[in-house]
Amino acid sequence: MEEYDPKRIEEKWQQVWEEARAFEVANPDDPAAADRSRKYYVLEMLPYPSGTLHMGHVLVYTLGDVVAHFRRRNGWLVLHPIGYDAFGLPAENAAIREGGHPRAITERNIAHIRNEMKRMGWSFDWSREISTHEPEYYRWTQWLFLRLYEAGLAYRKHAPVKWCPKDQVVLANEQVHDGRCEYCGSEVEARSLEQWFFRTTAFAEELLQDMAELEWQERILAIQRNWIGRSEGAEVVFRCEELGEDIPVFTTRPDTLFGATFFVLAPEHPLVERIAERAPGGAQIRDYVRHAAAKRGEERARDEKTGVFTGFHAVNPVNGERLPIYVADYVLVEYGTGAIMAVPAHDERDYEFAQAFGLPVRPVVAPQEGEAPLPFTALTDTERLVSSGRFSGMSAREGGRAIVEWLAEQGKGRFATSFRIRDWLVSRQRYWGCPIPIVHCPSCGEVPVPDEELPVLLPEVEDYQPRGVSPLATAEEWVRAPCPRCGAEARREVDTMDTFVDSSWYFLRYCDPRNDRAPWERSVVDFWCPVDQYIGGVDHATMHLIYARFFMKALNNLGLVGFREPFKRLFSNGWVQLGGRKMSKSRGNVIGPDELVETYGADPVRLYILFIGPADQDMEWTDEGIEGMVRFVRRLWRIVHEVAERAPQGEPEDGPLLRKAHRTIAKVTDDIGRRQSFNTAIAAIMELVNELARDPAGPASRRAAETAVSLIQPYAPHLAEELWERLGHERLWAQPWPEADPAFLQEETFELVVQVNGKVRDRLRVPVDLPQEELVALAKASPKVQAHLDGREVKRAFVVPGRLVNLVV
RNA sequence: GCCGAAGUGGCGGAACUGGUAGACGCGCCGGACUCAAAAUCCGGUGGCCGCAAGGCCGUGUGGGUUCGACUCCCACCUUCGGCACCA
Repeated sequence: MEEYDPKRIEEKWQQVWEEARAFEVANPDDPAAADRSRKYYVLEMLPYPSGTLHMGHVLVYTLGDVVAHFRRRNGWLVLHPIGYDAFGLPAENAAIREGGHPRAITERNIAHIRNEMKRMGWSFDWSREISTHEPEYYRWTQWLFLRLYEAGLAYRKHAPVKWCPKDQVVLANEQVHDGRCEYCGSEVEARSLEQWFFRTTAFAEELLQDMAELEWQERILAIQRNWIGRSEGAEVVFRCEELGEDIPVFTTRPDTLFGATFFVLAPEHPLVERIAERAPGGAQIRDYVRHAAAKRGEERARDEKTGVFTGFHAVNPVNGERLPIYVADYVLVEYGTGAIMAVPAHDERDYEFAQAFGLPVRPVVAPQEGEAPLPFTALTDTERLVSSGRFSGMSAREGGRAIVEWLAEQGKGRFATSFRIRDWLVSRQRYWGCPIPIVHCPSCGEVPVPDEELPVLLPEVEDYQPRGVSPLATAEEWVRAPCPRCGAEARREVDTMDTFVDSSWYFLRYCDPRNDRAPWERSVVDFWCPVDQYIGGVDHATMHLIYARFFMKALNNLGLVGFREPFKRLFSNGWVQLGGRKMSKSRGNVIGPDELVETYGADPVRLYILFIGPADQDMEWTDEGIEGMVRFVRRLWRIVHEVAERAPQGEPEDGPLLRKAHRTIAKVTDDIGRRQSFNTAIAAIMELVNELARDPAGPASRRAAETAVSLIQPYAPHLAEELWERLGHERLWAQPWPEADPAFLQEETFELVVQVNGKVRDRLRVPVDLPQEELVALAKASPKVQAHLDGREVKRAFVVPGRLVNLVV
């Protein structure tokens, strides 16, 4: 018997699979009529082609591969594609750093990553490979942009945005974490710029509601729920007589309206400038606004309350009181209406401000009993309204509703819902992205590029250096274009799209990747989609996973797809750590698949990454661990060879080993298929191998070995294929998944646990088919039990068939 | 502060529907093979007491429900993640 040589067998089988096109899948001839009940779309988040793969990729794609193999062998038509999220800042920054074109760098990286993926033996359908930077792909990204534009879901506006001073680019809200740029970690600045947005807020309510039908881990749903941030309350109109304007405010606490003692506008509120024009203290107001604008969001939150009185007033519609209007930066322009009624008695921030400015505090909500310290913010079922006119005495909740209804009758208020989520800022002032297919005409304004002129190709430029204006602007000839509407000389939009636009629809393109007449054929996409099993990291919970959901809702409204949710089931994997910390280049604790495959082989790496622990939790990579896995693989190799040589052929005989084999089939099938417990499936196979090792030449050994090899195939496909061949068979990847025979699932005897008053006192080996009374009798007869009974009478006996007897005295 | 996830041996973890706590693996200890080492194989391995048989304790803490709780309920502590002057 030769040694286990991973390199040799892995190369051998990878070649066999490629020649056999083993994992390619054709679309049905008539997708609209095809049976969808046995199709399975398993997808892992596509990689960003930076230099090399990391262990996170190894985890994600191995997870997906196990699922893909498992489904295929269970008779499903499996779509398991791969591609590259190729546009984006890192490649562009690398081009600036090292010289060269971002395209060249990206394509070099793709070539490397493709090679690494092939060495891992993942069973992708390579015939459907795509990359988002290719004109054949981004042509359709542009086409989709135009459809959203026509539907009013893409628009341009002047708005306060987050700006990264280092990367010289605007960022989506989702890309700012703790006030820092997600790429470089610089603190972001606030700027007011004309930018392109997608109207994600149009679907805020639906994005929230439809989570009910998603089979996603609660932790991801919770993150999205927080991000969408729905609040119920009321919009109430305050009249400013000096301005002759109605100013609406949003509040979640209409029950506290009688306690309002002042009124606040955000510094960026559109009425502030008008007030400043007329107010005697206009200069001070402008001063304050300028001062607030210079502060970062974090400072605004951290600092003491500041503000300035305008001299103007707003009338409280519930009691006609004139409230002084302040401008203060603790009120945010982007949430609610950018204006608030301030109720210091029942809001901590208003209270702080009132203290600082010596404003009155008037409690209108009282606890059930006694007095509460101010500010009193509780709202349960027990608080009552006081000093609230005819609403006094009502419960605060009821009273709040009644007040809104009363205001609604007079047209001064209504029930309202507010969301935290903002429209998605999609334009970027950088080179390496999908050009926005719009032309700006001096007379026609924004004009979409006609479909037949797509793609708008990314022009060649000399210099990618970020300067705050897109490098595309320097491609003068490209920028100058005739207006598609009037023919006059016009200028192309020079910003590119956020790469998350590319990745919001890539899984649709996989279904119909070579279509050059449309982004996809709807019947084909409706056949494969939604994705049955999606796999990827938690870090995309508020970005990619929200954007893609938004896209499906928009595309469904446009009649382009027949569903509204892209990913039915989502598995969010944990982080792979080394030395107790997340692997990262800056920490220098990165190990990649290249060296590991070189040292140990792809199969042991695949096995170990899933064996470390539950794949949805963070895990710690250790060298000792992978070496243990190599030990197991070599052991399996040796034992199977011994079985192939010495074990008898023919029908296996019933016995403990055969029963163990069947129980293992049941366990592994359930672990992979239902429980998604990939680590315990491996442990179960190890148990079977341990038992087989005791008797490699027995009457059921051949069947046990075949079972172990067959079950481990999704994890270690090369090893399994090789051993399968040595057991005298072929094409394991296409063999049906083994089935557990219920007749063999039980042992003939089991260990009966005998408890006295819930404490284990004895264990007896008994036949499985004994009636309950006999089990109790046997239990009572045990000398150890007798000693513990101590002559006392057994009052009750609980029997769990096949497990235990508990005698209560 | 609000929302979510999680706390089990020396370590990673298992125990799925309330029924033997610690599967499987790492590490460690002992033995076999070897001139020796590595590799491999065999055995042991939660803590405490005991020569042993055996006993007691043990799943973050404190209570509760139950014949029986890692699992269910109540209160709390810790860690991690998300949101956060969001009205």
